[in-house]
Amino acid sequence: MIKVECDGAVHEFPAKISAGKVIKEVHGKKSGAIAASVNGEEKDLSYLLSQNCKIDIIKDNSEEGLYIMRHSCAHLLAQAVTQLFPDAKPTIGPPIENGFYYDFYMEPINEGDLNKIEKLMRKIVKQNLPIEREEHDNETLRKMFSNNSFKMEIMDDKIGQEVGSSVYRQGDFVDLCRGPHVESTAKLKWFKLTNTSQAFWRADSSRETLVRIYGMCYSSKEDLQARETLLREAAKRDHRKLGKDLQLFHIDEMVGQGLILWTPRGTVVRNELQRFISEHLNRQGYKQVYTPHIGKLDLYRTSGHFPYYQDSQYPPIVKRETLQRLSDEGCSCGDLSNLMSKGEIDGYMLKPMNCPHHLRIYVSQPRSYRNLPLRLAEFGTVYRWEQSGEISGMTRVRGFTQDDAHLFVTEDQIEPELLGCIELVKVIFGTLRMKNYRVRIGLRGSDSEKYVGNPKQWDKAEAACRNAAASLGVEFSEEPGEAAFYGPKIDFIVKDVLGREWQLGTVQVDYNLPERFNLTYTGSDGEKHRPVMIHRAPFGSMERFCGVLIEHFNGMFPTWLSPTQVHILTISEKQIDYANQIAQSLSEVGIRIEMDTGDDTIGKKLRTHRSMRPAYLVILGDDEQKKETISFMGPDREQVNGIPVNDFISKVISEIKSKK
RNA sequence: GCCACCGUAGCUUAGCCCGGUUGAGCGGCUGACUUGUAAUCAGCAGGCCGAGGGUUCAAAUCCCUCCGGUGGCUCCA
Repeated sequence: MIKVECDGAVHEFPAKISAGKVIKEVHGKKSGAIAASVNGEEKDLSYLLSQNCKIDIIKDNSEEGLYIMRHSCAHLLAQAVTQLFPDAKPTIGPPIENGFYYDFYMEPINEGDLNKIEKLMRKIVKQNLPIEREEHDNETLRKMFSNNSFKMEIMDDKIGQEVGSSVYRQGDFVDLCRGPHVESTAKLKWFKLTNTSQAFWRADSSRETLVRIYGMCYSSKEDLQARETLLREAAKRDHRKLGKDLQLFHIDEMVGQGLILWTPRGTVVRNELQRFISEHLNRQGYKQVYTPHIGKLDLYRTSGHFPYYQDSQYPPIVKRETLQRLSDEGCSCGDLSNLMSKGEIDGYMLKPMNCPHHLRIYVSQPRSYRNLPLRLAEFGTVYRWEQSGEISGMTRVRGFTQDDAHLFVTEDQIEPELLGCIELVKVIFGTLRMKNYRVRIGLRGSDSEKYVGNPKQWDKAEAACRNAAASLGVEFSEEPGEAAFYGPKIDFIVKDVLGREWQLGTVQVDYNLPERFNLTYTGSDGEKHRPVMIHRAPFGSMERFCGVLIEHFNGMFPTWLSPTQVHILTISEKQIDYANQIAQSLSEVGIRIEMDTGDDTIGKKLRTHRSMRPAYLVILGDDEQKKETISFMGPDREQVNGIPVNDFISKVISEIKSKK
């Protein structure tokens, strides 16, 4: 007999009883157990207990339980795939948030195949195949998987780490796996294959390309349906769809991939955001500057951006004379391309960053410690050659405007200036009601050669980042290896409704560029000193930020940001004069309006104008005209009748001022 | 850049498998109606079916290349 503690009570059982049986005895058949935690270790329900222990149930709807179920679902997928495509070699198939994936070495498949696979998976579920664990020594395992080089590679890596390894068998499918798994294929019901894609073995693009199949999996029909509903809702608030419907921006194939055309309504939103941040810049002592969109290659050679990052830059603009001279010298296209990639050619480049221009503003005058910190700010547009497959809507683009600034500071000023930067980000996120974000401090990794600057400076700067974040009371994570090569950074990462993360604001310390551009200031000691530079962009880019913002507000912007704040609708043509009069009163005080005095019914007008999601809809009929009032629907779309125009105006104005 | 899928009017889409001069709804314009809360009625205009090439007597439809988009992978100073 052994003593088993389960659910706070100690029970006695004969030895070699399975974990599942114990749970069944203690909790009954409907325990919802999918696996067991034995002395804190996750085990199959079939795991045999040989000595005294403590058991906890792992329920099918718990986080651990879902992961186990999803992992089993990945095996189910692999079983179906290998049955349909005998040449397919399973590689790895982990559980992930909401589901699982499995990577196979096989010929590419299409959507039709996906349906076939899913059908077969459901058939296997009906067969109720037991999923059984087997333990083997390394030699046996190697024999079992000798025809799968990927599994062999996994085993090679694990040699010495694990004594003996396990496989899981269901029907005639066997997979190398540490488990645990659900008891039988019948436990897997609420899943759905979602998409396929290509992946690389070990995420290395020089290795084998694999076919990845994604699926989602839940413990109940309701959860699966809820996820499907969420995905549908998210599709509705997708900024690419809303951007089109609400006429905020346009991407035109004739202009180019990843290049945003801000249409009038979108431009209003962007201008309001820029005005908002400009106010704070002035308050914090920034100086605004303008710099051109291009610069000589020499500028970027000095900064180090060229030729090092040329793969992600638009190619240089080469001067006509240079081309002519090279041609006269007998230079071929191949030679030219070679010269370009080595950077041995003169020309201009679209700027990939604003900092080089700002650095040249710094050196345009002698600087003393009395001038520092010098804070140069610019809504600067930069161009980067993102990979074509990466470009998407407003969030991944090839031309974007950073709300950029560079702070030139002394070593001692790093921390207070970082604080100011984070403060700004906090104000912005607070004003825009973005609560779902995290702060990441990127620190040096272990490969010290990658980083410039001396270790003492780094220590100091890293401490400054930590202190700045901490003193603002924001929660943050420290992630070694996430620093830029030139200094530590603080990133602000926003999570959207689908759980996708977007890096928006960023604050970075830089020791590299002041060195490269030989920046100096005269200290109180009369000696030359090297300033430190801080890059910061609280929005990140206007494009990405607006894209995220559109989805965040579901297109229903707060009044101050609303492209058109008040839409005025008349009941009939009798109110046209009155409507004009109201429109003028609103426009005079700077409220953005749109009027509809057309001959549609009021029902139709409301339908049309609601779809544009203005903050306010004003309705004018005979009643309102007679009493010199208006009726309106606010953001909540509750109607309020008979309000004097001036009362309405003060309400809207105060809302705009307070940015509510 | 890579893999899979997609591209028909401003928008949403039928037709594509199985080749035989694109059909609709919304929107636009014109007219009638003058309206009190999520689509008033009628008429008209709008498409070399993403571009180029090929197969064919004949291509939106089949094949190839390119461009653009979507989902992932890889990348993101």
